Amino acid sequence: MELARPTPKASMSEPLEDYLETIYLLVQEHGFARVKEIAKARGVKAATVSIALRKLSEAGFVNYVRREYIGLTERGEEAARRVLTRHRLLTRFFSEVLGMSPHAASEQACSLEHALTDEAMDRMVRFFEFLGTRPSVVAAFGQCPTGSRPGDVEPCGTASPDCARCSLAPKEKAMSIATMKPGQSGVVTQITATGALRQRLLDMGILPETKVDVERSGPGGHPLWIRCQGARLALRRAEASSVLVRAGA
Amino acid sequence: MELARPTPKASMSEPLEDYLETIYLLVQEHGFARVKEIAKARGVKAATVSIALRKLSEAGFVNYVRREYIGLTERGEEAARRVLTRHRLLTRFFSEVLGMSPHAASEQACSLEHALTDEAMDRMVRFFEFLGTRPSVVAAFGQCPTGSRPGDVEPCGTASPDCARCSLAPKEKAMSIATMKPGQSGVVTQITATGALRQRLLDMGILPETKVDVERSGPGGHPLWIRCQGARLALRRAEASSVLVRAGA
DNA sequence: CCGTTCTGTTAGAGACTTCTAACAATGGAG
DNA sequence: CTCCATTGTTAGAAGTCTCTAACAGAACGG
Repeated sequence: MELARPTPKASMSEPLEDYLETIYLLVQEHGFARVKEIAKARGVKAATVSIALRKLSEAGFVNYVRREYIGLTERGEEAARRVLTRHRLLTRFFSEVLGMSPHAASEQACSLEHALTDEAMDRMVRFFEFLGTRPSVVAAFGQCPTGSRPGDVEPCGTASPDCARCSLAPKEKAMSIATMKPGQSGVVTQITATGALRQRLLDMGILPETKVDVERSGPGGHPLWIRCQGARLALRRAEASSVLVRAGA
Repeated sequence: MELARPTPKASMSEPLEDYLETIYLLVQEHGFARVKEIAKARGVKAATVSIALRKLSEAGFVNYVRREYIGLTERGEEAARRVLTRHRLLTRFFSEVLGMSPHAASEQACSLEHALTDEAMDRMVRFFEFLGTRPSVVAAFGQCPTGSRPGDVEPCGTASPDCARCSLAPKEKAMSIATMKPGQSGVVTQITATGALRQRLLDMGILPETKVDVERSGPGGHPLWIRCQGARLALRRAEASSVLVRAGA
């Protein structure tokens, strides 16, 4: 597998974009921004902000007279809005679609906002437009009659077909890796494990729609050896039985 | 609006993670990795790789004897797989769900993979599991009878209810910002513009489900002033008429 | 008016990644 | 075996962002 590397782009550095974003929000909130507040909002020292402001000012993003109030230029506002819009879009994706808490969603968005390309953003917006015409989709993945959050882990037990967790409840005849024989292969459909166990399986590369081949099936407590994405992995029985598969290529 | 900043994490730097990922793939492909190949794959000079290898070796991620073949330790493999899995998951999201080309999706994934939290990844996987049980959803957003790609811009004209672009075609009675009177407000449902015009509107913060207030409606060629997300924006008529809204809070 | 306190700036340093240029080791070809 | 080409390493420098420590300017109370 070749990794496609991002083509280098001549734009602003991430920290500087963060300063613009912060200033934009402070100005919106208080009408002005001050070094101390920017520092507090970004979690850095005032000295660092001072230096950043000089750079932003030289680059024409900030109107900045030493020791006076700080404002954004036209260009600065545009750049800030650009980043902030990405922030909001990503936040909404992680909270409204995936069901993360607003705070966690915003943190996650903060880490990703600088790198979201125009195209990806365009298509995400289109996806939101689409979901707007299909409210049942988000509802199905998301709200459950019990009121628990989208993507939550435990089945809610209402057995509603509108509830993702119910419709995701393992089918009676679902096969897990644990029941596969050496030489067999399957395609992952669901990982039923939760918590650290789930995370471990995911980190190993066991994702929905990936192919797994069983190489050696240890009896009893022995580990099960599988191949997945070209890697050879050892699974314990508890892990293996939480990976559901369907027969497949 | 408060921006939630990511809590600082004590893990590896992004460039070092990239080296691990690259080495992992090279080892999988050729059975070994060499400085020159790593440098080529990452687009840096050999000298830089040499220094990175020393660090990775000291940190216990790489088995590395000067001028000998390079391999990953157990820890190194785990870390590499962790990143690579995120890469693959994000790539699939951007290509399979949003319809980007595999190459663009992989590039985008590369920029985001290091910052995806465990929780977000967990929920994205859950979302994939869910979509696996609802193939019609992705199909509806994605494949169209004409075979054009998901998220594509032009309506395909088949008027199939299974085609997102058809079902997204502006309803007869859809209202655009351009027809709103000063004082009215609405909630954005769709941006019909394409290309640079669309990108401009998005970057200004005009996203689906955001509220817009019309402040001054210029006659004829004059700009229309709106408020959106706390910002005061001027739209030309062509821009305004491509933002569809529904009456709303 | 003077001193204290708050705010912002500068200087100097460290961590990180990358580069170029020069050097060292390895491996074949003759 | 020797020479040359390839491959990898080191030294030195630049650019980024950050910090601490020391300083300067402003504001306010007494």
